[in-house]
Amino acid sequence: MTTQHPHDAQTPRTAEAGRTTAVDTIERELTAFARRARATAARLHPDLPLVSYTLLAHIHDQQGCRATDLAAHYMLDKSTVSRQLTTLEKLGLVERRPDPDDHRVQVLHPTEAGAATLTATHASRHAAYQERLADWSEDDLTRFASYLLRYNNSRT
Amino acid sequence: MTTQHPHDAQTPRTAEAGRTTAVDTIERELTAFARRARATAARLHPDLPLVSYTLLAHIHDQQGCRATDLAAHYMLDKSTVSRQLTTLEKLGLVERRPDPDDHRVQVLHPTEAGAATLTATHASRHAAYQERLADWSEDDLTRFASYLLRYNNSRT
DNA sequence: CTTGATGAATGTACTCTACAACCAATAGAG
DNA sequence: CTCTATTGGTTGTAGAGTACATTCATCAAG
Repeated sequence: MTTQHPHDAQTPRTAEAGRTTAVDTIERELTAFARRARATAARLHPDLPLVSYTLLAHIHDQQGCRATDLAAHYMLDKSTVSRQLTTLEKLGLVERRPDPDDHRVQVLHPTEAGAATLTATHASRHAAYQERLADWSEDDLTRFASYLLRYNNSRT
Repeated sequence: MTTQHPHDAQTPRTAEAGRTTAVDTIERELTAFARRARATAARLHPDLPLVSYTLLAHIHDQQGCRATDLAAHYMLDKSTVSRQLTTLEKLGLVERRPDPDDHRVQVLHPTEAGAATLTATHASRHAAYQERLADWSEDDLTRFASYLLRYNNSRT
């Protein structure tokens, strides 16, 4: 059902059809993945919701970041981030420290518990991914990773 | 950022490190994609929510499927599907027909309007993906598509 | 005809999200 | 320095999407 001659550049119509098929597949599979992601994440770590986990991870990586940075990076509304942070703070996973240079700003840091939770959650997530990708060759893993990077970075 | 310690042959550490890096990237990028998917979908077609679109598409492809089939396929609760179908029916996009052979069952079919909406939405989605992937070679598209298929099909 | 399984709907509650309105602090223009 | 616009953040409100538990109707089998 797919074209079998990827290197034959003589027929642009065939090439277009090939592109269309591939793009359709990418579209369908990415959509399917997105649909299932939340359920999968909930199964992997019922304790820490997906978004909270993600924000906590970012706070850990970019120690001292601000709520606005998180909102910009994840394309979320300020209010959403604010509430997520409230949750994380209530759980004792994140600290909001006032910035001495700018009293509007809250500098975010993971607490001890936050770092520990993050480590545990990341380990379990990583294990799940490892298992799922166990029979992939390293070359395939590397290529898949680079495609995903390229795709995500092509965001306008 | 890659490990600089080429271990001696005693342990398979080097190969493992490569795998770990790649798997980490895949994990991170897929997570990032999942988080943004909803917002992106909303931007692409504000009229038809992502989930409804997906269900409608499945109903169209598998004409005559039942709510239970949808729930199983998308790992959703029956109640969720039921409510989504209620929405789709209210919008006039889906018909629930009683099954003469089993009066518990409702057989699902897209309406004319449903099929039309689906066509339009699919076209706009496809165009968005085409644009975003415009500078990818066909080979890369094909490989990316096959990786996604492989990944999604490895679901346990 | 009971009993248990199955397809679906409903009650309830929670997460995630956006938009709008608001407050507090800063930065510039005069 | 004062007034205003901007920026960082919170809160009120609302809505989508989801799950779990319960209930209802129907079917299948003893």
